Amino acid sequence: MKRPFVVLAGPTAVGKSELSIELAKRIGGAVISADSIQVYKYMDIGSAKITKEEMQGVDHYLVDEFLPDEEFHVVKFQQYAKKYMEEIYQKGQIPILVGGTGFYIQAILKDIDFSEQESDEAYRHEMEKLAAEKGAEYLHEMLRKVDEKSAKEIHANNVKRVIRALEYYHLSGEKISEHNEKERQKQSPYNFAYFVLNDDREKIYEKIDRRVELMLDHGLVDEVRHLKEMGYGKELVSMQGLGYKEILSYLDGEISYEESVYILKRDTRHFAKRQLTWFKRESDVIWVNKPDFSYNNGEILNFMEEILKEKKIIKNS
RNA sequence: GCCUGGUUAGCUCAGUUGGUAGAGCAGAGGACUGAAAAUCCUCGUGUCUCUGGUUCGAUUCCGGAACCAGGCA
Repeated sequence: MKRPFVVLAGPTAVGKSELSIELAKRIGGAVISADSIQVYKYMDIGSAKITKEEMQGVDHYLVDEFLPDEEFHVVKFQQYAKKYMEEIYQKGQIPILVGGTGFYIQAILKDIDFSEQESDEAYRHEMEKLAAEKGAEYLHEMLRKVDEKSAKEIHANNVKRVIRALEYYHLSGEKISEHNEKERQKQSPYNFAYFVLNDDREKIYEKIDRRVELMLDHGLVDEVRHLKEMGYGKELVSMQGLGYKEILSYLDGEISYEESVYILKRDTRHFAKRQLTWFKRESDVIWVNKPDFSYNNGEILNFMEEILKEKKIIKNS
């Protein structure tokens, strides 16, 4: 019997956190955050991290757990999330994966296999240097020689991904395209429901603009300044997060305050769009459009509960 | 009131030696398997302000009007 598992995803600022608390309380769940920035300590305002009070006693995992300069990525996310899921099952609760990082969600849902090899920092740096010196095409050509399928699928300009494909081959002697092919066919080991909360595009964009203003009112600039004073700079993955890299550019005098705010809003909108593109592509997604429920969370929860019962993820009582 | 410059895509602007036009941004769509809030790809028809004239043909040249800047009174 597959174990029960709930996913609540959606673009930034639709209202996932709020809904997740009510859902968790209704079904006896605990929340695991699928968010690549909320995992970091000291990054509260910019990541729109849920507060202790807002949690209302619902257990949360992978929120506020790592330092901004600690390494964090899908693989680590997967390891931790799986560990926490065990704990949650032990307590007799249902894990609810909540967040907007589709890649992280997929890693758990499909239990993608990342474990085969370590990463090789030195090789990666070497490739980055090569790309900088000889150009993206050169690297892409290298990839074509060892893994033609990947070369076809990955655009030459997408250096990051070209390097990863090369690295994979370098480490394992196998083609990443073949590995991906295999993983893609996997079935989920869970009895799951994958909800994607959505709203009219216009509404989402308005909410994003408003939320950025709110973050600024709540002291985003001070938060970033503080991080900077602690020695966390833009070379960190964590500081590439929305709200951090833009304000950092402002603090470093590269752009004006107005510019940084404009860029932050704009890039957050772009981000929301990318998230939606990801979810659209995922199979087995249950779309929950807020306008269809007149923006009433109670109705949304009833709907979700119905589905969870149908799928026998929760008991029919 | 006079002089000068401007009026072209949602915005900022380029351009057409007269044959109805194109960039950046915005916006839209897509990809994504160890940086994913990252990274990358694709998509441009709009009364060329209005109105007379010249012309086979005007957004482009000429006249007039309106509006917006700046300057002089």
